[in-house]
This record gives sequence, structure tokens and C-alpha cells, in this order.
Amino acid sequence: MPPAPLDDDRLTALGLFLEAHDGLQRRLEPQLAEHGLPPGEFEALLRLARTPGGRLRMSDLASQLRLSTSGASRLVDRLEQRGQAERVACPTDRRGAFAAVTAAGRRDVEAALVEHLELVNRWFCAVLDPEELSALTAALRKVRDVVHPGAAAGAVPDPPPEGGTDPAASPGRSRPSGPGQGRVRGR
Amino acid sequence: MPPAPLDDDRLTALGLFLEAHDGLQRRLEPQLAEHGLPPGEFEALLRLARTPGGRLRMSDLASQLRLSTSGASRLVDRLEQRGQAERVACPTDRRGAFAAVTAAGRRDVEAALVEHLELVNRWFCAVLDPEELSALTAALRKVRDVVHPGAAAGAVPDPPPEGGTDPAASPGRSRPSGPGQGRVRGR
DNA sequence: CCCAACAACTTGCGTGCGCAACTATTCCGC
DNA sequence: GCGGAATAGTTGCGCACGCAAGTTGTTGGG
Repeated sequence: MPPAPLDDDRLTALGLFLEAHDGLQRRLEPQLAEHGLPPGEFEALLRLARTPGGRLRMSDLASQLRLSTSGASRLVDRLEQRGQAERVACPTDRRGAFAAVTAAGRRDVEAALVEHLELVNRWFCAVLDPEELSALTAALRKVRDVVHPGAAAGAVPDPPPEGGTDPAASPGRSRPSGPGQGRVRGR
Repeated sequence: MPPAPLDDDRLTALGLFLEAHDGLQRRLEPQLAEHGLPPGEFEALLRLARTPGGRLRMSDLASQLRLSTSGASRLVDRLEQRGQAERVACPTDRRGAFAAVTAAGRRDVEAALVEHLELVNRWFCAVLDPEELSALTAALRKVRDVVHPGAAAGAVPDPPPEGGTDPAASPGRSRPSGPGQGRVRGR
């Protein structure tokens, strides 16, 4: 018997995913760089800027950025040095801190955003016709929901991995909305 | 007027892509780690193992792995230390080198592969029903072809970026097949 | 009231990567 | 064939990240 399917279809599909992801990143990066924004910093500012108070708990930011808490900590260090964000002490929990966009930070993301959206369009959305795009996002959402439960709205930390794991188990639950929830484990 | 659309649909679509990619990586990594294979090493061995001679020029490997040539160089260093690959001098071009899988390397990928495929299935393919999956791969292929021309078969290095770039410009051409072609610039 | 378990960050350390510089070779025009 | 330009690969350097350990603060049971 053939020892192993070195070119299984599933590998091809996965490879396509990885290549598209990587290529996309490479197309988008340079434009952000023109505005002096590394991609991580850009996404961080974006996430902060579109949050009601313009601020997010460090842990939540980490989770949204798919970074470890230490990664987020240092990212916010950099943003702070650049004057694009600042740390704000949490009044109700003195261990905690918020990262908050500054006016300058908001200005900088917005400045980069218009052009960024054009590129996202050029290299991603406009490459597909409308039905294809919606099929793609629907599929991506399904995958995302399975591999990263808790990224969408109501969040529950991953249960510890079982033996015969069923990815479809325990569909979304609501969360108490109290702060300090919906984290994903630090990777 | 609203200064900038901080939650444009296109950003959502892109975010979905990034989250799905990241989540997938996290699901697949641990299993490879159990076999002592970091994801980069795994993909490298896989690419080498499924190449006719079990070997690839350093530059081609770099390009397939979406790494800079220095990144590939050091990756092969690591594989060599582990005894999973070795460098072979190129007989016709004394500057050049091949990376070649060793028997041990081949054994190791194959050992990890079966389980790996199961996971790819569980977290990616089987999450979607067949039509969804083929729609997804078709869309991914379109995006990949645009953002990373030269990844598919006949490869031509990216032309230097123009001003008003049209992604659909210059569709695939054939290449002379002589060695030392189809590279992507070193990033 | 107190202490132990826990939680939110931060920091020390090691690692992998890209860029730029460097070496060795090949290619090409004259 | 000679000399400069281009090419294949390696190496110095800096940087961002994750893990693990450390710090400070909170919580809940006795």
C-alpha cells in the first residue's frame, strides 16, 4: 500500500488557504507601512477605535488580536511609545488595565483605513463575484466558529481538549457580560 | 460625515479570514508537535517528500514555504541537525544547493501525516458540506492566484509594482523551464 | 479576619524570521 | 576571454512573539 497520501486533496485545500492568507498579508502590509503602521499595530488600533469607549482590557485585546497576553502587553508598549494608545488603570480592579486609543492613534488608523479598504477590495473582495464572496465568508465563518469558538460575540473559553472531540459540540452560549470573561487561553 | 468606516464589511470578511487561519493553525500545531515537528519543518519535509527526486533548490523551497531565502536556509539547517534533510551540492551550478529529504525525514512526515490529515478534515474540510468546500477552495484559489501569481505551476516573478495596479493584468505565461526561474522576490 | 487559590498583567529568556550585507559563482557584452 | 552585472546561498543583526516565572491585587472558605 502507498505509505501515505503525500498529496491528498485536503492538503491542497489547506495549502491554498495558507498561500492565499500569506499572499494577502504581503499585499496589504506595504500600504500600512507607508503610514508607519505594522499590521499588528494597525489591527490593534482598529479594534480599539471601534470599541465604544475606545478602550479594551489588555486580555480582551490580546484575545481579539490572537496574541498571548505578553505579546499584547508589548504591542501596547509600542503603541504607547508612538503616542497612539495609552494604558488606563481599571477603577474597579486594580490589577487590570485598559488599552485606550489616543486622538493621534485614531487619526492614524483612519488615515490608513481608506486606502487599506481599497486594497482589501482589490486583492480580496473584488477578486470574487458577489455570490462567491458571500459563499467564501460564510464558509470562513463556519470554520472560524469551529476552530476558534468564542471569537464571535458571546464567548466561552475552550473546554479542555477531550479524547474523541466533536467540533460541533456545545453551540454558543450567552455570557454574563461581567468584565474579565470571554478570554481564550494564552496559546 | 463619518470620518472612516471602522467596521466596513470588507474588514469583517478579512477578519474572518485571519481568525479562521489562526484558529486552524492552533488546532493543527499540537498534533505535529507530538511528532516533534514544528509546522514549518513539517511543511518543508512534505514539500520535499512529494517532489520527484525528494529534493528542491533552496530558493524554490523558500518560495514554496513562503519564507525568505535566509529563513529557508536556517530551516534546512535545523532539518539537517535533526537528520531529516541534507544539503546536496548542485552539479551544474556550484553556487546552488538542493535540500533533500533523508529516509528518516520521509519516515517522520509520513508518521505524522495520517493523523494530520484527520485533523485537517475535522477542523476544516468536514466542517463544510461538499459544495461549500469546493466553493471555498475555488474562491481561495482565485484569491491565491491574484495575490501570489507564480504559486501555481508556471511561475513568473512579480513585475515591479505599478501605480494604478490592475491585478488582472498579464495572465499566466509559460516559463522556459530552465532552472533558477519562477522565484518570488525574497520578501 | 486571614490565608490560600486564583486572576490580570509584566518581564526574562529563547527562538524564528526578514532585511541587508557578504561570498562565491555564473552570465553576457564586447 | 575579461570584467561588470546578476544570481544562489549564508550570516549579522534587530525584532516580535510565546512560554514560564514573577508581581500585585482579588476572592472565598474557615
